[in-house]
Amino acid sequence: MMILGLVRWMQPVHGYDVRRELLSWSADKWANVQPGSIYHALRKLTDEGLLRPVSVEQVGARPARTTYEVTPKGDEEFETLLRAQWWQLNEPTDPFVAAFSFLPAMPRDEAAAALRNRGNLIRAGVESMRASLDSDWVRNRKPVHVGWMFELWLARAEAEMAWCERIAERIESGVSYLPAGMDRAEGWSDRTDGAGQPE
Amino acid sequence: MMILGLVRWMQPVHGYDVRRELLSWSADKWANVQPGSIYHALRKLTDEGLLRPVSVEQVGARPARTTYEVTPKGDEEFETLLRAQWWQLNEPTDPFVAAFSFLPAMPRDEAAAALRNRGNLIRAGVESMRASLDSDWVRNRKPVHVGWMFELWLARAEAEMAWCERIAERIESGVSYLPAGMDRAEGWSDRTDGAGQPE
DNA sequence: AGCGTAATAACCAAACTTGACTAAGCGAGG
DNA sequence: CCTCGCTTAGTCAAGTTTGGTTATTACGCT
Repeated sequence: MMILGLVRWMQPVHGYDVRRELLSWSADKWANVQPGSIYHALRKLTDEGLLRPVSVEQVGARPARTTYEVTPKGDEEFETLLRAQWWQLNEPTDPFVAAFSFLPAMPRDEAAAALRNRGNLIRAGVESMRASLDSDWVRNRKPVHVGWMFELWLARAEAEMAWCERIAERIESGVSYLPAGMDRAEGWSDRTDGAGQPE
Repeated sequence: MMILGLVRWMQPVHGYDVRRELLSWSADKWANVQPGSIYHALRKLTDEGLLRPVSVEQVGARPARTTYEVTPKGDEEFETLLRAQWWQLNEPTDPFVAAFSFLPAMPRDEAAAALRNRGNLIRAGVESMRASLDSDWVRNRKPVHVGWMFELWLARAEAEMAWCERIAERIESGVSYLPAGMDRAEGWSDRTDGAGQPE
């Protein structure tokens, strides 16, 4: 729950403010927060006593907006949560890795092409990231550590691009997927050649 | 839904088999599948007509186990899903990045220490991964592409380790988090020195 | 032979996410 | 001056994930 952190940072805020801030960070991408989750999170945090509603304003006949602030308990909880993320290593699960584990189900040439394509997609992302890193807006108006986050992303991306190329070549080279000393005896066959869908 | 892929691979299977296979791959780690999700997924896939129950056996008075197989429609759907994952780039969201964005809320020395610690945790993971890569079991009994997945993991890990060290040094060096030309005027203060919890 | 512990096979309620939807004010263009 | 569309603020139902629980049988130890 990093919503708590945001609220803490912007002290008295209402839901829509949080939503806009997250959107402006395009945080729906790198955090796990879609607009719909925000209000639920705010209510839950309030129930747990980590947030406290401060006031309910109403402009005209629009929906009333509730403003929240963080309680001391919430402050403490946030420090705990933050530390948990900083000190523990929990890797996110990458859907591509799951898909890659089904490599033998893909024709070799398609697999290689897809990997090359993936490399290019990543490269494109890197370009646009670099561009926005060089832009004035980020350089002069955003905290420096935002740039550091980009660097992390960039380092990972470069590692992955190299991997894509490397593996694409290996796949094209036609090495068998099966371990040495094990003939094609189990599971679906190696779809090297134009075999139809196995069934 | 990569459950479908597994079922397709092991053809007629019942839920518990899938569960064991996933567990043996420690797939709860790199895929997005906890044991509890399996039965729900199987039922959902059946409702959608992608799977078909084949038989319901019962040994003694234990819970009946239902065996499934893949329908042609399921076959097709799997191919579609698989391609979607291979050709599209969708990056998982890393909770650490979210936490890192709150860097100014951490005392500098703790942040640096945590980063170094993170580097070491990753290094430890790399070691154990390398060890199991060199083991006979993986080298001779697992398809080659399992090793390739390890390589990807390894490349990412190395990139991240380097980043951790680099950033830890920068943090220790005491550079300001705020962009040039902007004094400490907004949000929580820079907790460089021994200030207590701001409140 | 008896008893405790582990394995087998599955279920379920609660929590969490998601993305579409409502409904009013504000501004700009015709 | 009117109306079309965008912004504001938040709701809601439907779908998913989680991880703890149940109930029976096999196994090992004394």
